[in-house]
Amino acid sequence: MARGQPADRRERADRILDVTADLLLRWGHRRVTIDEVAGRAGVGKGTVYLHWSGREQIFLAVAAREAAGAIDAVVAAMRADTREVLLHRYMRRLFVEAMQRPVLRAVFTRDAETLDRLLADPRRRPLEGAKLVASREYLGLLGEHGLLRDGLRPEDLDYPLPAVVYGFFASEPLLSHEVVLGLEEKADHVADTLHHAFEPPTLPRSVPRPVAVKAIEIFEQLAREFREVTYGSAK
Amino acid sequence: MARGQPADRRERADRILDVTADLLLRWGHRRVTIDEVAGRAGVGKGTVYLHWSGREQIFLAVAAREAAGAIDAVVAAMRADTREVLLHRYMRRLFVEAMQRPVLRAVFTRDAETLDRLLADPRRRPLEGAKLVASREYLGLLGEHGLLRDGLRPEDLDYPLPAVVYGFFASEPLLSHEVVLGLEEKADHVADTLHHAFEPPTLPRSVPRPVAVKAIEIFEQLAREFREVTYGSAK
DNA sequence: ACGATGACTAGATTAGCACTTTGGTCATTC
DNA sequence: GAATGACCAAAGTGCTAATCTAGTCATCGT
Repeated sequence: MARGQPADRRERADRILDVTADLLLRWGHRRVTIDEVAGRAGVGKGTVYLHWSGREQIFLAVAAREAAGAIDAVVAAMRADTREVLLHRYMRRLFVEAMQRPVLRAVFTRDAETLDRLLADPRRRPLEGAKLVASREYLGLLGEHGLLRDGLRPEDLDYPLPAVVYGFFASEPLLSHEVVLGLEEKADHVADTLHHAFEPPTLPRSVPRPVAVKAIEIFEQLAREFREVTYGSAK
Repeated sequence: MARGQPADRRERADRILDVTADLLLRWGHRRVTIDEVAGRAGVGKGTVYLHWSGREQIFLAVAAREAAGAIDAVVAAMRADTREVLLHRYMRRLFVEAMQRPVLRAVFTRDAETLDRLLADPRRRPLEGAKLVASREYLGLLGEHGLLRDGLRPEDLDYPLPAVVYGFFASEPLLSHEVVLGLEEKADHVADTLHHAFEPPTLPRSVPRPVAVKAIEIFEQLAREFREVTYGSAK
């Protein structure tokens, strides 16, 4: 049945992604078939291919949608409090937001059972560290306004920042059962560690509005890119 | 042929471990058979089982031997310069030493191709972060002598320290090809990050001999434990 | 006229089975 | 009594047939 309402398309895409995310988490990457997804989403299999060009792309879209959502939360927080653009605050919130989203969490903790291929795919990179953790523009902005330690240049963070952040994410499944910390406590450690490692000892009481606005623009652009991956029409 | 010379046993164990390490790196975990190892080491298969109780234990012994060697290097450095017991210096050296030892490197970077099972084995834990990175005694010693930041208690490092260190090790295979750093440069980042994250801004010009001696004892004990795993007789 | 569909096909995956390899043991040897 | 390698159960491998699934596209319904 053809309807073609312009906004229905987005709604349908979301329905398909909802189903995919659900099955992905319950059954794992390998057991999810397009037929099953299409059936549960109430559409024909061919319809799925009207949205994405292949199986991989669908899983990627699920992850990208969650990433966009996480960035939305980051942006909202930055709007509410300009200090949220500070490196340690940003990463703290990203950590919390990412860990609360099952698929993103699986991506970051490298849960092979549920994500398998997605982790091996080179196109996964845009999801991971690179952009999210160390966007050059964002770090440049911090540097320009004295929000990085010493004369620490943004590019000096290229290696250590993603390494440290990755450490907090990926060490999750390895945590000794003696260490039982809640998400917020872990996030505090992330913030504390990053603050001391990469920021000046004393930070300004508040971040100038224009700086925050610039940061927000950077992350909104990033969210837009993720949504393109999410809903970008098939080939 | 029975000889039973007391020291021959150790020599034979090393010969077997040498062969195992070689094959492990060249063929990967899966293709290495006990028969092949025994043959190349010039002993009967049964003899291998006089040293270790099973296949897994042999691979574990290979890794444990390298770990002991790395700790030896750490201890030697501490003897030569007491400042080497400082957290950032210790982890810097451990990073370098571990990365230079192929099997240890594979353990830390989670190279599944060559180590596979070893990584899934719960008994792998003693090899990993836990003991090497955050020995309670060592951290306690640092705390007692004001070598940890602020009023940072040793147990406060239980979570973030291994996470950060793990990050530097495990992010290795993910490094963007744009970031090309030598081992020493990476190690400098490790040291710099850990210094700022967990140590006081200004560190003493030298570490008192007795403190260094105590630290050395701790690491010598650790090396001893690794050697027990390495050469400990079969069940 | 065109978005939506599901029957269809090629290629991948799995099941079943004979055959081979290998971890681990232990009676025998030196 | 330390060292060995023939031995056995169990796991693994290769092969074929049968099944399943990603992706396509002619057809359908509106």
